[in-house]
Amino acid sequence: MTQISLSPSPLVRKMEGFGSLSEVDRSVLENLGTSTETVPAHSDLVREDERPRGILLVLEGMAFRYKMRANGSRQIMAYLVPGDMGDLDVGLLDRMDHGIGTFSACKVAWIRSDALASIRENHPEVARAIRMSTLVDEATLREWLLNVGCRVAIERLAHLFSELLLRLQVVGLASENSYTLPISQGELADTTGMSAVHVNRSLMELRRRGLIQFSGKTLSILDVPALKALAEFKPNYLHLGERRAA
Amino acid sequence: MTQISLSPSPLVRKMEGFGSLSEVDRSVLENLGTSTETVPAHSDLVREDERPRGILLVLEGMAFRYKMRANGSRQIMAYLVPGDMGDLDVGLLDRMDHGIGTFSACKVAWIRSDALASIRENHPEVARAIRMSTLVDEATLREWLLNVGCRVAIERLAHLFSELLLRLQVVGLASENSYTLPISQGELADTTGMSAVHVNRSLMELRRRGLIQFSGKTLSILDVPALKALAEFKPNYLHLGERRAA
DNA sequence: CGTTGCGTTGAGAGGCTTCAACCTAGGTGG
DNA sequence: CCACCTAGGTTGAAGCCTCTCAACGCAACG
Repeated sequence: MTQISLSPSPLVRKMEGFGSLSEVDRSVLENLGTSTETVPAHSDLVREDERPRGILLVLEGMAFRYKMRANGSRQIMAYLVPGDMGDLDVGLLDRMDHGIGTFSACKVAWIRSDALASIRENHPEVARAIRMSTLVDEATLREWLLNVGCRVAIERLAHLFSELLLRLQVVGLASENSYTLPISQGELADTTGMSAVHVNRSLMELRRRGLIQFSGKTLSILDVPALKALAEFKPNYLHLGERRAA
Repeated sequence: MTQISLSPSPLVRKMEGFGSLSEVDRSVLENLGTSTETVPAHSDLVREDERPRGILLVLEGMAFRYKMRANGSRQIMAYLVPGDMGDLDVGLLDRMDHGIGTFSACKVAWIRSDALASIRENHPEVARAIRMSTLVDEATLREWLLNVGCRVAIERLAHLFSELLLRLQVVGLASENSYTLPISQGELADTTGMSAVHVNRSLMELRRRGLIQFSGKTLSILDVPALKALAEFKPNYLHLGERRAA
């Protein structure tokens, strides 16, 4: 029995940006998130050095990939928002080389690799969209490296906020200029390669300039064009709405 | 006519680390690099915003992925050494979101996507190894993000040098403790997110500590364990010699 | 009502950057 | 064959961005 919801799930919304899907395609995607699991905030979905257990799909909440150093410092290397998946081929690996943790409580599904194999065979358009989203994940990682390597503190935050605005809009979780960001300043620090104190000061500078408002867990961008300009945000790497001619 | 060389190519050496290949498998890989092209140093193999032209395979020389900022600063996001390939599914994209340039003169091949499709069908073990090497590329990118986000200058360089030692040893291009590194200090700066001046000072500090010798284009690591310790180098993300039980 | 996590603020220190000059080596042209 | 030229390496000095340490306030929670 295929499940068809009236409002499409984040996964479907995202994948539809990467190709035109049939009704069947959409229901295939909806059913990937059938057997779910709910995980509290600030817990580990996957630990480093563990054996991979399947392909993660985030349905609700916000999670992140990370790595720890021996001295206790942490680098967050990706945000996983609803509709985002882990690596398709992660089963090929013996051990995880990084962990995945939750910012907020998350509803997730573990996709079995035979389910994916069946998609590859029977639903090529879905498989194509999934491969494309993997490319985007990698491109995002490259952009994050540029962010930490080339931009100063205030620009890093501006870029992160601009990227999340777009990504969350795609899956229907952001309004025109605001979204829920269940993340502490310390976590922003581990994301952007700076100290928590300096994140605080940079956030205040963004507020002082009238660019954002960030109280509680809601981020409102008061001047979207200005924030994007400050970040020098060029969204091409997200490859939104691209449908290759060939 | 399949070509079988006595000493395996870097590509074969690398892929053999990811699974046991048959004689046929090896010759399939060797033949991927059949129609080659030679490109001078300091030129572009691929430019940002260009349409992708195929899957790049580096046979000789050293290349890099990069992105530019409007102010002229550059972030290098990956090194491509012999045996490294570009993204398999890059053909799905409309436009490149980054460029690829050469450090030194390079011999490269452009793999057509139908050649890969044929591999996927007829040589599953090869396809598996290639997918695994893609996973490693992504893991390396994550490690680079940690490098720039968490480590201080001298550690960043130590980590980069340690990683390259291992990667070049795998493809038979490094001795136990040295290899050819055709890279200027300015390029190291764009790699590690620091200024060229500070790269210079950090290199001198590494020399002063008796850890490296870097004259001309040859890098010699005088104390490999010490350099790895300084970098806190944990090579698990390269997934060398892993062969998944299943 | 104490505890705890998180945001805020101050002060001092240090890593890194920028600007600038100088040097060396390798390549080019006269 | 040598003068010139250019790219890259080296060095000094000044300053700023960011870090660390530390204290304090506040709200949520048991």
